[in-house]
Amino acid sequence: MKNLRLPKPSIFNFKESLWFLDRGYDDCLHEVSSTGVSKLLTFNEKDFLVRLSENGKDLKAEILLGDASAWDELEIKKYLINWLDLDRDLQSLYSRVENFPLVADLFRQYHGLRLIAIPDLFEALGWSIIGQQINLNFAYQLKRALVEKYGVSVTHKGSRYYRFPKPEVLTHLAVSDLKALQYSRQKAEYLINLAGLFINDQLSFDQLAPMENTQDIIRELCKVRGIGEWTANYAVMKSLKRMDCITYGDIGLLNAVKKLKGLEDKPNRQMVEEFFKPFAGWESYIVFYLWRSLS
DNA sequence: CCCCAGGGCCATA
DNA sequence: TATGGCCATGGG
Repeated sequence: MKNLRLPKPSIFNFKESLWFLDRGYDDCLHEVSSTGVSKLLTFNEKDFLVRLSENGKDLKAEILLGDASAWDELEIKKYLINWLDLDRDLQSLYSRVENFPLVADLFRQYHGLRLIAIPDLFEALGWSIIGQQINLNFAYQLKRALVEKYGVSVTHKGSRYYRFPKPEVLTHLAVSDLKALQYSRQKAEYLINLAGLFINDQLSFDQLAPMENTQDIIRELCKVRGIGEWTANYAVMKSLKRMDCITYGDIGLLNAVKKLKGLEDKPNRQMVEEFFKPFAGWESYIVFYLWRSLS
């Protein structure tokens, strides 16, 4: 078994990462304990089970399963840095929020929280389609059913670790297959259609990532059936790691702004735009901290 | 029984 | 362009 070392950046609290990964929801794609998180990763067709924990000034990534070459180790490190957003300089963001007391309070309260990514674009879009409209508990239930039936897994010390199903698998499903897992007809159609776009290379991370303007990417994604403004912004934030995403229409976001500002009702779109204006370029992080503030 | 959940599509006017 | 019904299910 090999250990990799990842230096902790400044303004970072690993406990906040763990908290967000384990907000009382039953996620099937990682396993959180009080000291670390385990996740199944795949590079070059090889599976690696990795456990990430703290080790003094560093983070330690233990490779519990899988024979990693030097090249694989590099990929694993890159993945983890991207996953927990460890290489972003948050100094200017933290300085900027100081001028806005309510938001500054959030950033003090959850100091060192970093945006947690869903690096794979198909997974990010799939998960956000699953989460549309329904409560989060049920959304996690739907994801688990899909992952356990159609995802790959490895077993380690009696526990199974899954990864999200590939579009190659989901594209061959019938709507009835997913309805059997309690998916609505629409969600089933959206997911199967989305998988088709990925295997036909009509949609991919590599096509979208080079695009400079985030709004162009959002516009492109919104052409896809089942992807609207919320889903597109969510996925672009979590996968492409753009920092200027606002998940308009997001019930969690609306409730968080309402709570933060002590409003009677949920804010309308204009109020949300106004709220985010001072934080241009960092909207995604503001959204993330607002989500954090919900429980 | 009602309404609402980290939405989006579609029909109607 | 704007509005309302619909989807599946669980919890309040």
